Amino acid sequence: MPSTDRRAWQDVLARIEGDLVAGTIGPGDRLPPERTLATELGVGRSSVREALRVLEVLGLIRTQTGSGPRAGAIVVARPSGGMAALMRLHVAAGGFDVADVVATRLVLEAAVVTALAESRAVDLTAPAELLAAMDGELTTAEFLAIDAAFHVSLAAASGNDVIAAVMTGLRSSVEGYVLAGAAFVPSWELMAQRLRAEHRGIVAAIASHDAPRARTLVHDHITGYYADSKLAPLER
Amino acid sequence: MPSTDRRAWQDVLARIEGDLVAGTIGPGDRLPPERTLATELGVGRSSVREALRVLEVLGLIRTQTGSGPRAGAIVVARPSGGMAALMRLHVAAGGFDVADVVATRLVLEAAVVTALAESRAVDLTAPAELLAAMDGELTTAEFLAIDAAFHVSLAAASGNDVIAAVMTGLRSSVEGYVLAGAAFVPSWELMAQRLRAEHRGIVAAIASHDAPRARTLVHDHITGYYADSKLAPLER
DNA sequence: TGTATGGTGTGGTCAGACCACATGACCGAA
DNA sequence: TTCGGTCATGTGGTCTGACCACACCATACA
Repeated sequence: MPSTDRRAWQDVLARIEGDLVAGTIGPGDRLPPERTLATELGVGRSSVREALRVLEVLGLIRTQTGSGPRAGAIVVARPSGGMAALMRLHVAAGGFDVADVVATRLVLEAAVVTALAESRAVDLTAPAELLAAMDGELTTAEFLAIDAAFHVSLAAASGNDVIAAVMTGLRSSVEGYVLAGAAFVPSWELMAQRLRAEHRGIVAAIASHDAPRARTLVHDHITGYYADSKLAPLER
Repeated sequence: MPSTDRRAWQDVLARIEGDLVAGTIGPGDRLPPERTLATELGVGRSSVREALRVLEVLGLIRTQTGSGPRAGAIVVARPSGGMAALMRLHVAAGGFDVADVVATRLVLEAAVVTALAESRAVDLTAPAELLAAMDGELTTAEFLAIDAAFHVSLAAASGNDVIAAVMTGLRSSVEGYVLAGAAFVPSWELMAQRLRAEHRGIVAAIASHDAPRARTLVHDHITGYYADSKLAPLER
């Protein structure tokens, strides 16, 4: 008999979290079928499904219809999606201020480039590829999407998955505002050119292990765009 | 007719997110009853419930049984709970490394005390009260809970809700490890005394607007505890 | 040997039913 | 009039049962 005071779906969540902590299940493993979990825990299948839905949005599992080894609920542990959903909704609801999001990005991004510049040998292949991709002919939305991926790839290169996930969430949460802000830029072509040059400057500073310079560049890069796209003057 | 390719609960989520972005609903407002949403969107009530469950875990809404103005699903926009659940589960699943969590904490915490020390006038009432509360006779778990609250209160005092929420999540995600690590400390009474003194030192450095000193102290404070509680030597 | 074909197990969804609970209106007694 | 109890109502919480779509896999057949 599960607990009586907690709600049924929380029992399911607790059970799965317990299995994760105990190591009984981990990334790549399949969760028991919904019907099995329901009977095992003495709850209805709908309650199981509510818990699985939560895990899916948090990026913990992925579900797949059909049968066979690839079907069912599989633990994937991809935090970025959950972080993005969480932050996007809280910005939408007004619980998060866009200015705070940008401020947090500044802090994390500065820490990332500092770590990269001070590290002996880092793999900047992914950021370099994204830089190259940004040279092509792109719409504003496409350009900004690769831009976001570039910054996330820097965080990923630093080896800190937590910062990378948070960065993904931060960027995704203000994606709409960033895109809308692009309309305020007098000449997008010029702006894109400037952003490309700034990106290259940041990568160069990292490669030459000049941490202070990398910090300055990344700071100016971010504040510069937000200022020009009229996103800075928000409340607060 | 909602979309056909998306899953039903995603339609519900999209509808509510749209209302949030449009400003139709905001913190304090009530969502339509589940049955109403179901018929309006042409989905079953269970699909609506799956979406609401997600929003609840993310800290966007709170649900209440009964009738009257306080019943139903109410937008609350409290990101901390969602952040805590997200990070806790991802640490449990192995997607987040404890070392990365600690590293991220170091970055954010340093940024927080820097901002506080450089700010003209900050309200440190809440941190001070928690400091006082930490002087009482407490179990290890109680002490650590107030300790966590102290650090979050610093972030809150800096005025950045995003950092405060992330900090809550980071701390909560390793709560179990921190508590387990306390067992490795030779004399907890001594450790508690040291932590108290370090906290007071950090607050003093902030009050005297000595940002570099505050940074150093907070860095040593965190790394010191993790080293002594044998949490530092993890994989990576 | 290769190819249909159908069984089977899985998630996705819905409809309906019932419960617990908080509110508020109504009604009756003091 | 006022106070107190009682009941209708509306809400979320849960379960059951049913059906569909889909992917796999074993079997039978050509």
